[in-house]
Amino acid sequence: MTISEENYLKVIYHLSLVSPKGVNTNAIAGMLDTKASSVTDMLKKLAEKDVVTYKKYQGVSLTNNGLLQAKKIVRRHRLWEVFLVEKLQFTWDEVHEIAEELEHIKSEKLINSLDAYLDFPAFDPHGDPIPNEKGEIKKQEKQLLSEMPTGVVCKCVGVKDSSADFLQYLDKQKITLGSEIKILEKETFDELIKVEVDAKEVILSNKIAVNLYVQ
Amino acid sequence: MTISEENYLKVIYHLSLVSPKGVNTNAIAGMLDTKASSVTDMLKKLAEKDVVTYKKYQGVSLTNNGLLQAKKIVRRHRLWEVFLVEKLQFTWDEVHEIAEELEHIKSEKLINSLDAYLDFPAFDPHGDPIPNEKGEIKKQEKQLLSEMPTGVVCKCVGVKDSSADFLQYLDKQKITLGSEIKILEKETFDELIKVEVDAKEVILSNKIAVNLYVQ
DNA sequence: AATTAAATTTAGACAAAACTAAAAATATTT
DNA sequence: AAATATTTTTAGTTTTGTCTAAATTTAATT
Ligand SMILES: [Mn+2]
Ligand SMILES: [Mn+2]
Ligand SMILES: [Mn+2]
Ligand SMILES: [Mn+2]
Repeated sequence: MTISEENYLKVIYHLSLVSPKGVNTNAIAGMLDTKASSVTDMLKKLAEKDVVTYKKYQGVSLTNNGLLQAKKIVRRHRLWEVFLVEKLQFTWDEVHEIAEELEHIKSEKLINSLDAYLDFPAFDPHGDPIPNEKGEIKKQEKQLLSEMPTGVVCKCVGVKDSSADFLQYLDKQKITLGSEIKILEKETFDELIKVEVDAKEVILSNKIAVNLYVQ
Repeated sequence: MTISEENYLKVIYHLSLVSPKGVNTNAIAGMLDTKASSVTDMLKKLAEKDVVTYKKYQGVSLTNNGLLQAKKIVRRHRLWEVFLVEKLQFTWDEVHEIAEELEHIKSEKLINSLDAYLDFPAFDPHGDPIPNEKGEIKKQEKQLLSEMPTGVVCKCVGVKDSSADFLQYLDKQKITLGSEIKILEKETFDELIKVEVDAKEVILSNKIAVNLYVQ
């Protein structure tokens, strides 16, 4: 598997979580910042290698083998993110780019040793679950902050958007994984939400609320 | 810089330590397991990028910039080797291959954080010096065991050959970095050397002696 | 149902990095 | 110094992954 092939697999995996009946060529192109024609070429190659099933004009989906491969890449990505934050003191907005490179280092022993060294973390710095060696993912029930009713107290457990911009904005609002959030008031007109984060009042826009996972 | 270009630079660097007046096309091809014609192509490209000076048929040498680049790659390689041994409990014969991949991860912050995390090691698991951020190398005086006279007591500080085969053979003989070696007898006929390693007598072949650095 | 729009695929081209085979330059022998 | 051997370079292909432009298929509108 080349780095390019791995990047395609990973993107197809992420997209298939949202649209399980088949992933569009254009969606893949968008995520990889490439052209649809390039995607078509690659899909044929991946189908040839039996990691995706591909029917012209019908989109792709991962085979069992492709799914396992993809999860292994995700596992590597997220373990490296944990390493960078826990051991090298990186912040959660700095790790993604570097993990994009590190995820392609292929050594089972390396990644399993790293896993043990980090004490078998279940989640990465953005609250995303880390697949185990067999690709199994322990999934937690979590909801978007925007879906929670007024009055409840919940805990921030993840982000949907993990762009540096969004993460830095959360830093500014003093919201981190584990923060207690009490929903004080939801404005129906402009969808602003007044919340209490760790005993301080904050106004959050809908854009924040639809990208923050709580429990 | 692509991974391929980095691999060329690193090899040219290593070869230029042995032949400072210019590195041969064939020597590079041998180290990279490629063909001389491929090397010629790449040398032109590297010259274009001003990291090597190249005159047809005259071999190459690194420019100041190329030298710095090469040292940075070597720095990354050796720091990752230290990480694998010190933190992930890899043995010294297992780290080279993985470091060959890790050395291409390009993030100044990553490598400097790693350096600090490892407590700024001066040497890698094979006794090779680790360049600092500026490419400066603190070089130690060391000699090959084969060059030492009878009677002296010296300390193993490095290996010239760092192939897994050689390293595992040293393991078998209980020779590691730091081992005390007393030269008891040198046989001129077959060049075998009788030594005492940490109070145990061992016979070493010349092939071992010319690949072991002592101090 | 016909038309228009959007998504997808094909065809043909290109750059990077490798290869083989042949030509040219340099080194080594005789 | 001439002949031979070795090293290096050139010329022409190949593979991978990308691109643009054009053709085709599917989806959405009128
Ligand atoms: Mn990430
Ligand atoms: Mn993450
Ligand atoms: Mn090494
Ligand atoms: Mn080493």
